[in-house]
Amino acid sequence: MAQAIRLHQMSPLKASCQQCSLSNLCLPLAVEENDLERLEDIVQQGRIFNRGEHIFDQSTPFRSCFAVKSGSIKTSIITEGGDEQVTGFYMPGELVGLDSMSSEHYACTAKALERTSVCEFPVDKLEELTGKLPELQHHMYHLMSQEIQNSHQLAMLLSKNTAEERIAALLLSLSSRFRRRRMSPTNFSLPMARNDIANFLGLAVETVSRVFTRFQNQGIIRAKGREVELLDVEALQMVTRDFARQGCQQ
Amino acid sequence: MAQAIRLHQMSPLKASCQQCSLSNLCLPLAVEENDLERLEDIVQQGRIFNRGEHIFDQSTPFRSCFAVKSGSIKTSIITEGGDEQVTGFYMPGELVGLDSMSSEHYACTAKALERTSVCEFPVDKLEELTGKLPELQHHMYHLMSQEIQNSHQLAMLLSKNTAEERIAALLLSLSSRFRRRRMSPTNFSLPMARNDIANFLGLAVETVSRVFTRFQNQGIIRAKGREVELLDVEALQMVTRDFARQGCQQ
DNA sequence: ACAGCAGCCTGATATGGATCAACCCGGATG
DNA sequence: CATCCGGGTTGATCCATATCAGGCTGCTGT
Repeated sequence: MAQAIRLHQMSPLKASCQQCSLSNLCLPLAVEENDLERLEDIVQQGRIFNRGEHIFDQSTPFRSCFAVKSGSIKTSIITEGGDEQVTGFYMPGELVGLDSMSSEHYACTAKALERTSVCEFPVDKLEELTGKLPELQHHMYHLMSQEIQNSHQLAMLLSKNTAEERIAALLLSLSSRFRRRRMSPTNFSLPMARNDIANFLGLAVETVSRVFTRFQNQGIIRAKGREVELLDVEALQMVTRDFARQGCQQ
Repeated sequence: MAQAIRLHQMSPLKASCQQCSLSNLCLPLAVEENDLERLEDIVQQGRIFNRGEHIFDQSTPFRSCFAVKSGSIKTSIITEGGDEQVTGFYMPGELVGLDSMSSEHYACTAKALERTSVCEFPVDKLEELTGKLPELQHHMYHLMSQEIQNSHQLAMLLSKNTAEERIAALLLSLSSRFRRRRMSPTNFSLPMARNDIANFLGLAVETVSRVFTRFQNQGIIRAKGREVELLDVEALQMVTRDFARQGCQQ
């Protein structure tokens, strides 16, 4: 019976959050073993996007949030003038679309940076479910709040920090997100182009390039194209903190 | 009976959201007439803070969100180094603390910019209630999402716009928030010091000062200390949009 | 009435990063 | 195999805004 229901309302791509290696990062994190099935019932799993394809853009009516399953996504706001501001990069286990929950249409454009698969959470069903599962509701608040904090952090970086500090901060953020996924935190390949980094951090591409080579010359990193190796994490942390130090040091 | 319960669990400051002039901006917006009472039951109303007093800071354990009832609040993140980054200004009807819902302690410090009264929403009770009132839950998601968007907007302003554009945008934002409260959108007094504006917009105080006088010389505004009059709103809008124009114009 | 001080304004100078211009590399394309 | 093209790097120059320095105004407390 339950079988039959699922079959007719869902695509053949029935989700199995239980077996997903990311369940400890993603929404399932919040729910009890026996409630997991209810989450699975509303999730549509396994849509694949090729590099450069849009998951949604600012003209798409807002219906769903998306969890990255593999690959990576860049979100950006495109102004009327065609100007772009990259607002975030999303890696496996992270949830995209939370900024749109107050709008008819998505508040940003989401683009796959590489071949990427996502799980789709229709918000009407999600809201219904969070109404029933307090843990899940709590987790949603948690995630959204986190998103606000991230964005404040970005604003801070943009308004107070030098080019070097911004890039160091980005590298460290990526590093810790790779670690979370049990991948090497010192040896990874950037999913995004220099251009996107520049845009995200409010810099010119040329500046990003220069800082990369400067860091390389100082022996802090090794970088060849998108391949990056963090040779001296401590030094990177110093860079990001130095600006904070000056304030109180004397 | 209901009376008795309320009496023992609440301070004498029983909220009356029904009579609040801000109920059409604040959380009550979301709930039905007959559910309003349940919201009132959890709200603690009428705490007053004098200019400069902290509503909370980053060492305060996170318990509650606060709605501004009168006055205004500035939130900022203070780094270990003592550096401050102003993350927002909150006026009557707006909710403070959403960025902290993922933390043990508040993610920022909230300070009254003038004599300010707030309504307090303990989050444990609030979450419980939103679990029962889908409309209220939806409204919470809405508010948090809005907060993310605002912050992205700020990031955009900080990374792409000139000093003039940033200040024009702030003035317009304040203007529309005064209008929402049915106050003059062209003739108001800034609740915050130049210093806070500068910090918020990632500028030096001197630059803010200069832009104010420049705008004044161009006949766009009239400003004397914190008293501001917007003489030419169109012109201000032009300033904020100009940068977007260039992108597509040719 | 006075000193002290915070907030604000103005001018002169310095600078980090944008901008402009050129070149290089590697992979796709015919 | 030659060509092309997007992405990345490097160098030279310029500019918006920070920074430094000084002065003004209007409180606040004595």
